Amino acid sequence: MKQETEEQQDFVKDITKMSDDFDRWYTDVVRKAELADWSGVRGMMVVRPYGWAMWEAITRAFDDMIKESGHENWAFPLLIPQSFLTKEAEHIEGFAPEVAWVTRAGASKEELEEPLAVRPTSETIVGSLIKRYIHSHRDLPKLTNQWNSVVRWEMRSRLFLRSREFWWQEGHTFHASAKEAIEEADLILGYYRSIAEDWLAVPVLSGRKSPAETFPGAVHTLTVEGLMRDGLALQMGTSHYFGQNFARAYDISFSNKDNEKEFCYSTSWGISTRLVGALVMAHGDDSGIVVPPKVAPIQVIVVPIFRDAEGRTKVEGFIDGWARELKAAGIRHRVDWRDERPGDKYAHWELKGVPLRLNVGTRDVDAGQVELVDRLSRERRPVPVAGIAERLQKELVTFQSRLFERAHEFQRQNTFELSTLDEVVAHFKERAGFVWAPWCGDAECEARIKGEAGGVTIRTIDPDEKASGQCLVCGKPAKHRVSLAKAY
RNA sequence: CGGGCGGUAGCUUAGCUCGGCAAAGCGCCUGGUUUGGGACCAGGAGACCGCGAGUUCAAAUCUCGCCCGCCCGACCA
Repeated sequence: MKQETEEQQDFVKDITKMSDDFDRWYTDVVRKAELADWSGVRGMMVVRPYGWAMWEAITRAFDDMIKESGHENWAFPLLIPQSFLTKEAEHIEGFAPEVAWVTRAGASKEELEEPLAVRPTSETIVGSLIKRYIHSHRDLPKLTNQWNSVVRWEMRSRLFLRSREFWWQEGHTFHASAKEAIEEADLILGYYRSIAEDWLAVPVLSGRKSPAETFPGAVHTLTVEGLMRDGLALQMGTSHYFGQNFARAYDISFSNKDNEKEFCYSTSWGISTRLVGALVMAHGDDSGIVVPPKVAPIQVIVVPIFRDAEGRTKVEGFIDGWARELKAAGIRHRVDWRDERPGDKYAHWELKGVPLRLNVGTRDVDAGQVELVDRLSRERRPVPVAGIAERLQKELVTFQSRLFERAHEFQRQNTFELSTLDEVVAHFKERAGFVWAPWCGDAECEARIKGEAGGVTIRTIDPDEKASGQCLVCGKPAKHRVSLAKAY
């Protein structure tokens, strides 16, 4: 292990070591791997093509999932009249501190009659507008989604994880019964778990949030929480059940089968570009990032190796012979013909986290093979070119599951079971990770955890609700088993 | 938003204390030699020293304001 670290150190230039300073490491790799940058406007980021391509892969996967279950994409306005925003008291109270306002417009910068909020989330505008389209139980459910960006005036920002503008999808659905809306929120949470685990190879804890952590205006909030390599938790997606709270505030009603007016039951849910940050922090190492094959813009990088023009022609002809097979097989690959030395290219593509690399030199041509190197083990394995596309497809599948397994093992090794607040406080002084503990359900006890354990919060309530023992704070009988962590 | 630190070439920084021709490494361009784990030689381009004001014969350097970033805190679902 130590040896490996020293070896890696030799490979790396320009990025802070993860073990030296995780935060700097993160910023370094996000910028050096060309994922994103700050823009010069406070808290606003520019997402570069390599980072955006990962987000696009996520959007395609999720869009397919929701279309399959009958959801439709809409586009609602960016600006929300103040009067729309303020109807649901709890909701506006929760978001008021981070809303940006448009108060002037036009050539003369005239003051607007009514200030317009730049959407921090769209429950209020969707609610205000959707009622036009809902009259009867036959119009339900109304399953809407939109892909957009929102603005939240954050005081402290971090690339991908917390920026003043971020890109996401926000789903808003309206149902004729509580049961159906609750099922909808559960369904989406399952999709989010799949995006995190099956696509990003990040194992997650999922479950309800405590009341203190529940979305403003929601009856309950569901979450998926991943563990980053510094031991901090990251919320990777949330799905909210609103009951009739929003429908009542925005008068979203329908005539039921008995011709009685009834308020809708609604949900909302979102995942964002934060997920790109999640995969960086969950899989990266001192050499750079590691991109899960399923979302990798480049899955296989080919590095040709030759000495002279003759060698180049030979290698090029050889690669042309099977590169089309990769394309036909849908493998996202690229041949790096840049005029650099092989070692430089190895380091470059490792920094960018490309899962598989093929080294192809003249002696490989003679042997009818390539040298396969994966980003996790760095072992070199000769692979015959006959049947190479199939072989690489299998390797990508294996890589994806190895990456998940590695993250899962990390999660296991950083998950603990404790029973008292003293233990929890002591634990988080020394290390991080997830800690399971029994909790009585009292908000006062929850606040004491946060206060005394240095910002540790309840991340999830165990969905199995297998509570036993006494509350870690007050000692009363526990109602819930909860996961605790420091979080981003 | 409070406290602390910083901003000099694409990147990382030196120079600032004590005002006096703006430097280095990496990267970039050209040519040559190279090429199986971050090459070497030679030449070259690239900076209103974050922005604005002030002090001064003279400001990267001193003073003030603003902008941007980093760390800590509050906030953040």
